[in-house]
Amino acid sequence: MRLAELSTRSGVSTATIKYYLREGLLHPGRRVTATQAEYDEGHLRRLRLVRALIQVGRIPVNSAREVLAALQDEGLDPNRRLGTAVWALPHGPAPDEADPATETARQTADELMDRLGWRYGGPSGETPTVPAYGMLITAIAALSRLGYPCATADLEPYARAMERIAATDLDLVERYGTPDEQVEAAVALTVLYEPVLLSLRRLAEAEESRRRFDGR
Amino acid sequence: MRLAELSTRSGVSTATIKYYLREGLLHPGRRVTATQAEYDEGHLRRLRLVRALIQVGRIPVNSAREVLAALQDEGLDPNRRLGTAVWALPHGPAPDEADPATETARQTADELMDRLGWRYGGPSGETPTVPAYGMLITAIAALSRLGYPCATADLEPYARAMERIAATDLDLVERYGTPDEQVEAAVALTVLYEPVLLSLRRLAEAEESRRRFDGR
DNA sequence: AAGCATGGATAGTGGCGCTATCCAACCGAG
DNA sequence: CTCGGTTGGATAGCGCCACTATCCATGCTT
Repeated sequence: MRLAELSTRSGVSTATIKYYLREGLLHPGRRVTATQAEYDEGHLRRLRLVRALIQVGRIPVNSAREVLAALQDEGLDPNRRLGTAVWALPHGPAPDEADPATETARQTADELMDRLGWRYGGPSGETPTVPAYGMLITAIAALSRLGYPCATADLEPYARAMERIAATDLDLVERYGTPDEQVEAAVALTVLYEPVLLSLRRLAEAEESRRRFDGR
Repeated sequence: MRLAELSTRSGVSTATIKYYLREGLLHPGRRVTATQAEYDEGHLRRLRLVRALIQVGRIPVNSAREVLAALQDEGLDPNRRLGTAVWALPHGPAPDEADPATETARQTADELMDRLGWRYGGPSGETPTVPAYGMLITAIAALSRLGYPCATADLEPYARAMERIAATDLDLVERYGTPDEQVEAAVALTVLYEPVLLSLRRLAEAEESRRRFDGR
């Protein structure tokens, strides 16, 4: 398959494909002459993944490159690959340590982690802190700066719901046989289900609000 | 309060505040002389909301202006204000109707809406379709284009979890007494809980994955 | 009266995700 | 074998966005 065919079959312009090649999001094709290369189904699949990450998952090109690099780093075992890939996903600005709201947000988050028995956040010793923990602190601090309550008890129902969702996520991932497929599926499903979740939440809010206020 | 104080108390540079004033995200201060204006606590609070929407919620400035305009449109009743504000939130690219995956995605989504008894998506007659429905279609289509399963049955657990979350959201909103406060709270909580949810999901995934694969 | 701060206007910056143009090499129809 | 059209590679440019820097007349402060 040549560039033009890759372009028509993926719906991505040749200029953009060249850009992705330059940026290392897509492997160069198999060189067949000095000025021509051959692409295969793997390139097509990869291109679709890139588009999905960038357009649906809104992941910056630089992060996408790191995520994809981790996904296929043959030197790492699958667990590390997944960890590296998820680590490379964008996770917003780091908490502003100068802001006192950050400190109380951290306490709230730690208490929540403790109550749930989660071990990837907070200061609880041997397990590493993942970037999502920083995201959580930043978001809680922003809420409390605005005067919205965000106590541990307020967050717990959300965390419980996410526990169920994470279990569903992993059930989906386990459908895949090989570790390679599982790692790619884990990343793709983590990223691509985010808009699904957010849109379902907005639909559910509209529905719940209709139910509660329909009479009025 | 003058510009400089508004700046120090909010942590936003005077240049950026002027930019927000220009863009209509912040009302002009009360003019006190030809070249000086006075700002109050309302400006400070509004400025914090703007920063939260833009930095935490990652909402583009243009959308934020529309959202804020809807929030304080005195000509509308609170329900309409909320609807307009949520409508103005960014909701990604519209589904690509040229893509056959969009058609099957729509069927899946409609079946889901039907099974859940939700009435703001799909073709089900009198209720309007909300933008979140388009977000959902786009995301499902992207997943299936990548070969990831996204049947109604796969989505249902996510939708059920979001039903619970929406109920929790509305419980939080109902803590506020006046309709004005409720409308602002609804928008702020919808937007600012998104990073909370996403980071909790990633933490829950890490935790669940540790539980499942710790032995290995 | 001196000197710095204020608010308003305007132009500029840096990053990002492409996109347009050019070019030599190449392929395939006639 | 020629010649129009295509290919991959390099480079520069574009449009958008969220600021940011500079300038200026005014005016408050001391």
